[in-house]
Amino acid sequence: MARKSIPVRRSGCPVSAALELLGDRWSLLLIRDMMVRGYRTFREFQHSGEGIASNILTDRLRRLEAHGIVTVEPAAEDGRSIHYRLTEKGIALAPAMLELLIWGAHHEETDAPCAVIEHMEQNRAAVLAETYRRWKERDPEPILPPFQAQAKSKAPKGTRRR
Amino acid sequence: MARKSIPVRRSGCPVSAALELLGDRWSLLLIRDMMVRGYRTFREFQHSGEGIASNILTDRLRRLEAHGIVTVEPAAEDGRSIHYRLTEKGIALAPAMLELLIWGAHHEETDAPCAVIEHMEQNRAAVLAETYRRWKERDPEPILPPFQAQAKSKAPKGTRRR
DNA sequence: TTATTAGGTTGCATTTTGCAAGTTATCTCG
DNA sequence: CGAGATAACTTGCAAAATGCAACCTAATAA
Repeated sequence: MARKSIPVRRSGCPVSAALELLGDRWSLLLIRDMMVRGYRTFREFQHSGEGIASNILTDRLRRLEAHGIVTVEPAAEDGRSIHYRLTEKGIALAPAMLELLIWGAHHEETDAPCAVIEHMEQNRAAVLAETYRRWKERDPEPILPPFQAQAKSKAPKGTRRR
Repeated sequence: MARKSIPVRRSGCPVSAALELLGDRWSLLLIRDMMVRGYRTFREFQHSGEGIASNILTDRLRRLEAHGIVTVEPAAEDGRSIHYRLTEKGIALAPAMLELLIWGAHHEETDAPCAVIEHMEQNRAAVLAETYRRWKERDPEPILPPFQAQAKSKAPKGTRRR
């Protein structure tokens, strides 16, 4: 399951390069969790609504770490826990994330309230500045709540207790 | 290989919704080809540098069509050929694509010239307007050339003639 | 009319994902 | 202090997605 070495680059295109790191169903979701929800622990990611399996979660966190998008440090207050945090490179994905969010809200059916989306569209710079500020100050306050979804999401997969 | 039906939505989050359509290694690359390079045919996608297999290409084009991101029409000038084209929903991904491109250029090693990237960063609106104009007028002139890559790319996979 | 080209399909091997259960090292509470 | 909980994994196995090479059909070109 572990990622071996650096796979070959497919082309010199920046979009292609970005997709080699982020082009799967989970990576950007984890980045979203850290960026807009202030999540930091394995547990939080696991329960964040879409139901990622724990082995995949481990793999993705390692991979993001290997690519310098995430850093890992033991939690000060609990020796069992580990804090994952975006690096500068990771938080720099905020503009792309914001555009993706706006696109999704416009073109797919989601639980995002129109008013919220509209506000973000009209205040892109301010939203990004606030996102960056929270990252910098390690302020875990979510930019956005998890849009309803939480309520009707199924239990997370990949770890059932006996 | 064919996509059966609409899979269940994982959550009400717009980012999640977007990633359900685009969260794989190829879809956004095809969209890039159509959006910034003006590619329209199966062949062009197949030779676009990253080496997608023909069965996967078929699958992804169908999938994008099923999600209303791409339309399909027979080419007027050649009965064998088919033109794939972004829909309004598809071209609306331009801002996200641009941000991803800028991020990739800054944070990964690519063949994109700094000057070009810098220009795009400082003229986002103009670049987007031009992208949209070309789409609307069906102007196939590429916004950006394929950044070197073409030269050293391997031959496409998945179709070898006897 | 024969060869070539566009856009596929098919079969099979490899890789990646998903699922459930097990493991280890901390905590927390009585 | 000892008996659970908890956090973060790991493991084994099955299922799905991907990659590869070859083959196919319709339309065009020489």
